[in-house]
Amino acid sequence: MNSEILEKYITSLLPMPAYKAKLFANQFEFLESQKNELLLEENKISKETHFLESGFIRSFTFDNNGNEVTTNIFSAPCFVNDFLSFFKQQPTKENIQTLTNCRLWKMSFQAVQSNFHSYPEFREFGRMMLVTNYSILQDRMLGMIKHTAENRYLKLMKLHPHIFQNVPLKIIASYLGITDTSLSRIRKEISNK
Amino acid sequence: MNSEILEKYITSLLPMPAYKAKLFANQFEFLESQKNELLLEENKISKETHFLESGFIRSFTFDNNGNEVTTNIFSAPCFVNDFLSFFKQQPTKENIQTLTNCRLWKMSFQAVQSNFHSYPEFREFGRMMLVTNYSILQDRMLGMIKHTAENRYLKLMKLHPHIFQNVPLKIIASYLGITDTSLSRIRKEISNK
DNA sequence: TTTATTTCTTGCCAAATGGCAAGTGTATTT
DNA sequence: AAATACACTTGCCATTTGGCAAGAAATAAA
Repeated sequence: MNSEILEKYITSLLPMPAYKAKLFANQFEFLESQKNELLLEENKISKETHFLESGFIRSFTFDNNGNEVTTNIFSAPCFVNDFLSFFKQQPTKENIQTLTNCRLWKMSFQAVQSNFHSYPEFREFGRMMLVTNYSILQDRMLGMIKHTAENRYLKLMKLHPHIFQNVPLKIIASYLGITDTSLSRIRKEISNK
Repeated sequence: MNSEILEKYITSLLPMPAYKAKLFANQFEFLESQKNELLLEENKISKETHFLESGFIRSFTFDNNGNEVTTNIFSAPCFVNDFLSFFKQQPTKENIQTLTNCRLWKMSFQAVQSNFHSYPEFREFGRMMLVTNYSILQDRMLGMIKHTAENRYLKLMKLHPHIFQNVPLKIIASYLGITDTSLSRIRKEISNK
């Protein structure tokens, strides 16, 4: 199995010699996942970290009326995790579900801990992954405060255009913090310009 | 200087023997800060991590019209950081400003790195701090998607009532993602019930 | 192909929130 | 005390977004 994409991703988070990135990448196990599989289920404990090589994944939970709320959309290449459940080994509040067929790499919690212990670069890489994801979430939060739904839509369109060919609009709408009805109108508005 | 609160906070993030928490706490340097001081300024690099023992702090940036946007409000006890700027040692996009007089503890980036290298527990503690803050931000994001402004207000009121005695409403409004005008109306609505 | 199922759009109206400006109140400074 | 700055509220109206239901379009299943 060719782990080149994973290696490149690791190096992009923390520059390191190619052999080292390969060493780390080789400790991940490859898996393929069909559309609509659950990688993590509410109330269970996240036992492994996932790297998404290709495909789309979302995390979701439910609001007080029992409606699904999409909390995140993951667009390859990236890591897909519930950090709280994984690092604290406690039950998650979210569901993580593939939206398309996916190519994935996983590593168990034990293996991660062991690598943290053995390799300073692996620790540093793990920290960079956390910091990067924190920063992405922060940007998204800032967008929620200072942009309209239309601007958030346009921004997502620009940053991750492929999502729109692979993810239903109702899921994208929920991720953007609006209803599918409103998203439909926003798209109409834009196409009228 | 008594670092008991810091020690307790460290232990709450990662259970450890008291002597170890004390060892780590002792490596922080105490400082007092007056109201309205800037701990970090846009485009500068965050050189130290801060623990807020008492007082209130906010982070803010500007929207496209040059208006301030409050991105976060920190209510003691907690850590106050721009993780991206601190851990990557790159220029920040935010300003961090005290809203009241504050009691603080700081540690330089070099000291943090050195402690990460020397103490597995310190690394673990650092990771827990990141994970915890990520999770808090995630909850806030979820709230933006699934709650109305009124519900977000009530939730903040319940979780951090002291903020309302110490932070101007216009700053709280911005943090909640609404205008001060709307917040004023929401408060009126609630008091009418 | 036909039938179901899901997704997306649209019309109607209600509710939530924003923009602006004026007015009131409350600190702070001089 | 007077003057100044800042924080908060309110009225008026515009804009954004939501809720519901019906229908159209696309997709999946039989």
